[in-house]
Amino acid sequence: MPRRVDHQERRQRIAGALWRIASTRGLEGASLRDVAAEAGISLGQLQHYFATREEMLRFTLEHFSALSGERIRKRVATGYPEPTPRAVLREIAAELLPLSEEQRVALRVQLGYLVRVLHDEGLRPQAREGVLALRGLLADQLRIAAERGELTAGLDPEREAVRLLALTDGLANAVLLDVLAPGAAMGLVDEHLGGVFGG
Amino acid sequence: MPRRVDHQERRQRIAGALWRIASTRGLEGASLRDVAAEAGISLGQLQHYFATREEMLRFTLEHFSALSGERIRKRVATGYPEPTPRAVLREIAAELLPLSEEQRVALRVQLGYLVRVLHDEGLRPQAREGVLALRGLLADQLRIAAERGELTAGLDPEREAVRLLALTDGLANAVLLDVLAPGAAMGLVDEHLGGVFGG
DNA sequence: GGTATAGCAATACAGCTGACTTGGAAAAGG
DNA sequence: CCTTTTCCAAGTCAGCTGTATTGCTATACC
Repeated sequence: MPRRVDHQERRQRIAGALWRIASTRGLEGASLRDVAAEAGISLGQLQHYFATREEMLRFTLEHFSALSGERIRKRVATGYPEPTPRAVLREIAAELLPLSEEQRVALRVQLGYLVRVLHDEGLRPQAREGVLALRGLLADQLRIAAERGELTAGLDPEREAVRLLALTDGLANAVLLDVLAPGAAMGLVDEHLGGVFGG
Repeated sequence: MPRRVDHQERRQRIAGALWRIASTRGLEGASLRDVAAEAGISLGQLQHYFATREEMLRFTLEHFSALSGERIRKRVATGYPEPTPRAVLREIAAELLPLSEEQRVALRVQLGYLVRVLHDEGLRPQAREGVLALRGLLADQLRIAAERGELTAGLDPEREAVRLLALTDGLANAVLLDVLAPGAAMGLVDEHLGGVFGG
């Protein structure tokens, strides 16, 4: 047996290269040769780790969406002062908005991914599950708030989860398009939360 | 001089073909030959009307965004029973959500366009203007409502315009992804408007 | 009625794409 | 030592891409 290489690590390195290219030229604009060059490897080596372009795209998207989910869960779990439902929801929204350059890049790529999903039936289930999981996370917090009586009367946690997620999503798009400042987006989230929590 | 053809009409016909392809395979996935075939013309003829692919894309997007704007303005202007600000805002939101198959197609393509805009600096100004115009339309109605005292106390028309537009945008994405029923999206808009208008 | 020219069909072309094939280097196990 | 298998570099290939070129046809005008 010859030397064994950490496949997972190599794949992640390639995924990073693809991510960097996709952030400027878009997912579809990244050819195998481009990615290989960006990763500093040969086309042959890239193909050794990803037999097909589709496989490379799929792995990369799964990798980064897993990273994103992990970051969110970490934000929720980590002990910050007073992990109230409202504070948790604020943290999640902050994670979903393009407040930093890194988030901006990620959102730009993810938007390209969304388009891809809309045109490709096969990718839809995974994307749907991701959204539904996130929505569930928000709904959990809202339900806790409702039990504590912190929620504005008459609001349904499940519906408010959908509304907050949609709002954040829309605000993110606006910030990406430079028609809304990142700070203003966060301000609107806060104002929205103010209305949801016993305004 | 040989016979003269209505260039504008031919271009619009081609734009329609591109739109149909883009709705299933995405904007980038539509080659000149595909579009020509869909339009029932030769590649040569298509090139006679659009010297370059970029020109074709630009025309098509401008054409359909103009159509969309026209539809919205018509909805606002047309006399429906009691054109209150709230009713007008509801109509605009209904126009922006994927409630019909035609709207679904348009939104899918427009989302691809958004991604394209994010990766191409040159296209950004036009897209920004479109969003800002729409936001202005919403803000106008909210300002009228505020003058009438119909707005919930403490809400700023300009900020609420941003919030409503972002919410609609996010809801549209959710519906496209099949994680939200069209009717539920419209229901959430109504609930949202209920909170904005003197809840 | 000749002629200039818009309209268009057909083809050519260079470049890039993803996928495949071939061959060799290197190292772990027998 | 020697085989086996992984790793990977290089080249090849067919297919598609947008664009450019060429030339024919039909028609409106002088």
